[in-house]
Amino acid sequence: MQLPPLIQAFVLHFGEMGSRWGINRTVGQIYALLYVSPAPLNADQIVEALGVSRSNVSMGLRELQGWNLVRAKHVPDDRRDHFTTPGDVWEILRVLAEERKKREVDPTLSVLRELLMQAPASEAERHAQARMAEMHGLIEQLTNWYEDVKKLETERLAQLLALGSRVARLVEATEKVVSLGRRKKKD
Amino acid sequence: MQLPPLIQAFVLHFGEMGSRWGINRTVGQIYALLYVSPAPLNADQIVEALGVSRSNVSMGLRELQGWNLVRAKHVPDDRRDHFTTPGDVWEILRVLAEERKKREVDPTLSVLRELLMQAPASEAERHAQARMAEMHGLIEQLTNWYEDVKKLETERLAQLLALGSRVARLVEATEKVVSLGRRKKKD
DNA sequence: CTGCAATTTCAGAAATTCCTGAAAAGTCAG
DNA sequence: CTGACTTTTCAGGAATTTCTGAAATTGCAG
Repeated sequence: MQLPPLIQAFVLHFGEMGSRWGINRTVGQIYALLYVSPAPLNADQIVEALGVSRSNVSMGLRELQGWNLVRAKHVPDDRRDHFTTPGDVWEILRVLAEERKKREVDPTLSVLRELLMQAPASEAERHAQARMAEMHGLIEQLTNWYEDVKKLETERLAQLLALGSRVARLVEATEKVVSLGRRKKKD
Repeated sequence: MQLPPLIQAFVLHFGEMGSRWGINRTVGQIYALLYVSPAPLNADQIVEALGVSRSNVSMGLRELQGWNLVRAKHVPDDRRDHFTTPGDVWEILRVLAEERKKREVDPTLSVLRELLMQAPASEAERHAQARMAEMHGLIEQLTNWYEDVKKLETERLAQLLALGSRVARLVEATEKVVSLGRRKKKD
């Protein structure tokens, strides 16, 4: 791997992080490399940059495309495929959230739902179901929130982020106004 | 593993999910088992329930305690340690968020900051730094939001979740009121 | 078609991670 | 202290994952 030191450090870090959560080192490195690359790269350029085998790069690119984190792009007058990452970091965040939900959250929700349908055959199972119901409820609240919030345009989402917990005060204040309003009407 | 089928299915699912993100099968299973258990379990009970070695359970419990996902509890008249998970699912969510941030986000932020300090030695490095800056900015916005929001009590947090994207409308409305207010004052 | 360049597949080698049993270390009642 | 009970450590075997090179497949220009 003979990359500029700055880029090399970035790529290596992503390799390590990758293996910390489920995805393998090479895949992390390919992603990092494409992320900082000013132009789409073809597979051989990646092989060269990372010093891994051609077939490994092929598999890694496949996986990244499956995650929608990398796209193939055709360069005129070149038969080889070239690859990029989406440019906008907010877009990347959305894709990541969506894919992780699909792979991690949805299957869990569906297992929980299925187990909650069954009739418990003992006190132990009854208690376990109650706990599963709690977990199911929390996950459902979170995913509902996510499904709702992901519709917002980036602009507005960023605004909300910037507000942080001050949103809570705002909501509180509004509630007061509303409830005062109600009280007035009732009086 | 001779567990009631409902509990067994739950435990097995968590074993699988565990290996999907970084943590190994046994650790996932131990966690799931403790999560649905009505009372704290000692190590031998876990061995029995999961059919893995005593030492494996010991290592798994250690890891889970490192994640603050499992606590040792002393039962009177019993020398053996007994283990539980925190009961409140919101509490569990907070712990998980905190630990994942510590292990995944913070190290990445610190690498990015370090790389952004360096003077780029080429056009490629300059471009790479610009991309890293974008990533850094996004992660910082998200963590600031998180640091802020995590201070809220569970009650209030749940309220916000329930509002979902309607919060955006609320914010928008408030902004209008405020800007109208300002205009009035200026007039 | 044909031939060549590019890509993918896949069997097995290499690397890594996980798990176990045996031994060591820790803990506490008597 | 001692001895029984409990937990932890850790070397190395088992299982899994990752990676590679060779072969197969695909795609396309001529």
